[in-house]
Amino acid sequence: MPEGHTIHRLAGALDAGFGGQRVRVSSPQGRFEEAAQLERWVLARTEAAGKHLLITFTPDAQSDPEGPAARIVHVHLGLYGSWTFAGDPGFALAGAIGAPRLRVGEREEALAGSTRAVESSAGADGSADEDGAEPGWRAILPRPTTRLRLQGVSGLADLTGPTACELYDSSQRDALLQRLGPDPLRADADPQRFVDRVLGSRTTIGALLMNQEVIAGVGNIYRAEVLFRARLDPFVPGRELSAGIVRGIWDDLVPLLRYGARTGRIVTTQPEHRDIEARIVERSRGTLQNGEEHPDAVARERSFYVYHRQTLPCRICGTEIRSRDLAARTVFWCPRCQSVRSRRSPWTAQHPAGPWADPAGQAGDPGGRSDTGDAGPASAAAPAQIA
DNA sequence: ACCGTATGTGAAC
DNA sequence: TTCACCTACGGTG
Repeated sequence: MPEGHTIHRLAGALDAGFGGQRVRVSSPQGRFEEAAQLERWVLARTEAAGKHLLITFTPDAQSDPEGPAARIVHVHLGLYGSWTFAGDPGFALAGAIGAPRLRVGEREEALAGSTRAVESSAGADGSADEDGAEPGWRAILPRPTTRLRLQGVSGLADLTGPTACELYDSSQRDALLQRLGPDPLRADADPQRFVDRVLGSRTTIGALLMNQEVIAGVGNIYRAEVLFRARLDPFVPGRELSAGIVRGIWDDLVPLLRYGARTGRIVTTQPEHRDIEARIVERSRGTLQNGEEHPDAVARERSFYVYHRQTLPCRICGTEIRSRDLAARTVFWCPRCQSVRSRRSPWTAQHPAGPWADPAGQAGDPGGRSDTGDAGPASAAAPAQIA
């Protein structure tokens, strides 16, 4: 159940695992029959735009990914879609924190601990090339529901349950990018487009944040959480907000989403607002790198201020968190902290360098890519500064 | 076995 | 505003 951070993370994982490679492309389930057209094409690059994933294939390594021969697979995970990775140790998520994982998108579990990964009896299934090299991994059997399988020399990725998995041409890609609002995780994002849309709308800020034409990539968790961090009532119409408040929401989302893309999990609570135990790393499932925070360091139940915390006391004031339908989804908020009366400048305005800053060398725009690439565990090192 | 739920979207009413 | 859709999993019977 992904928001935009997951899709950027996936884009990085697919590029790391298959980028530049000739790959096997199939639809074990049969519901994406166009997969056959791409069999043994080259996965040129993967791009995330909001919650949309665009995987560009070319017939050979020399072809221009922007050229007319390129084909694009458009994937939207919807509520249920997920990718499952299997392959060499660290495959696709090499450089990620902790152990290699399965099931990016909906849930992640340790590769070694998976009991669902049925190994094929023929180890040669893992071979994607014809050079006779023995793969160091074994292909798992696809579930019957696997819509799309990508298989390279060092691993595979299975897609199940997507809302969309279809072939796009470049004009369809352009139309999609045109339709979407700015994505805080993309280098080409224009925050002013978001600010202008919000300030010009009578719709509530809580609904606007869920509208992908207003801002791309925010989902139900980030909506609730960023509004709490701004101490903003979800039901305030956009036009009643100041430009500074709206820009502050954007500026807060950037490091929050980057953190999510980098670690694979959403954490929005300030350390001082978590319970004391939360600062203790209960257990370690891998070697920490460069003193980086282990993703398990913040237990899920301490990661949010309001999401799914209805009836629980607010972490700040103790008032009972409320929930209510807004824009077809349930919004969660603290009626006291997020009342109009207590509205103030967002948290980032006071603390420009929060704990969500990327550790040095961990993330940044590797250049040449249209997305920020911070999802990419294997993305090039470049210091990413928070404005 | 069945039910409810889930970080989503878009078409139909 | 309601509904259908794509899937997996935990709880309940």
